[in-house]
Amino acid sequence: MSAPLHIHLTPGDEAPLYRQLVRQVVAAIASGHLAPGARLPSLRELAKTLVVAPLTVKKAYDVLEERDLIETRRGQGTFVRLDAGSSSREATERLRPLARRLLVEADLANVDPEALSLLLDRERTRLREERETREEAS
Amino acid sequence: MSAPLHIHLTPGDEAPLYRQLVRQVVAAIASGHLAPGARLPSLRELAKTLVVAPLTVKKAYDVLEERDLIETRRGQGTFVRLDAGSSSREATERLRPLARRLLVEADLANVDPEALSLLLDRERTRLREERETREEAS
DNA sequence: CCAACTGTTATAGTCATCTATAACACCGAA
DNA sequence: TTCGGTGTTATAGATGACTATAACAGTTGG
Repeated sequence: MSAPLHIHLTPGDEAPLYRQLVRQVVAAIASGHLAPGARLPSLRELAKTLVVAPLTVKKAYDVLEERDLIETRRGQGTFVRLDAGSSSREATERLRPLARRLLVEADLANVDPEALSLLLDRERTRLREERETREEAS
Repeated sequence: MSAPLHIHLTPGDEAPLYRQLVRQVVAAIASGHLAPGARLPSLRELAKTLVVAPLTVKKAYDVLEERDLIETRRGQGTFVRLDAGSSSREATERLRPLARRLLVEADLANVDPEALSLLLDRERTRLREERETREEAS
């Protein structure tokens, strides 16, 4: 068995399907919705749910494994690593370019540092609410 | 004549060339390095400098024009719009998904909200320093 | 007019992405 | 062992993104 993983993909989006999937699984892990040790849906199962080819799912899982977030066991399934998120060095490196882009776009929109801080707080709250909503649904 | 536009592209990067170019021009506009009304390098001139095809530069300029940041005049050149950055609605919309990604990655790396705030401050300072360094060089 | 600049467009080749199909290898339970 | 699940790999094809080349069209100044 495996967690239901409320994921929604948008074909034809700017980001390819497998990258959308990567981001949403990362979000699920970060939010605790996918706990360390949890089993992810199998390639074929998730592929059927999302109506994509199994290879597309595998490609996403490959990226996640490359980031040391998950671990695959042939014949058993795919699991969230127990130390997922502990290798903060790699994840922190991911933060800087994102932060830069955010700062540049904020500057362009004449958004003050304080206003940006408020926006982040608001978005943080929204993320928490979404998580709680999902937990109620389950 | 046109501003020198210190830009560096990385072929083979995850982001295609024309998008890298878009980001860096946006940064130049946001930082004031490219003032409203300023003329951007011509397609062929910038293409020659960056060692890419003129069409690649045009594609980047197309995106920037779509975002109402620049304006092209056939036979004359490409210019930063006088009201660049004033349509903050569009730019603010760009902020939210970026903020979400940052928050998710921060959460994954066990980065507190306060630590994230500090990181943003640091990066803001770094951006300012880079801008000043460029101004000295010119 | 004409020459030298500007942006624009058409064409074509390369590559990433996604899909579909199939075969293979491993694990655990009946 | 056998069966049904798991991940893995190889192949091939369609589509679209990306880039390069070249020809086209407007603008300016001599």
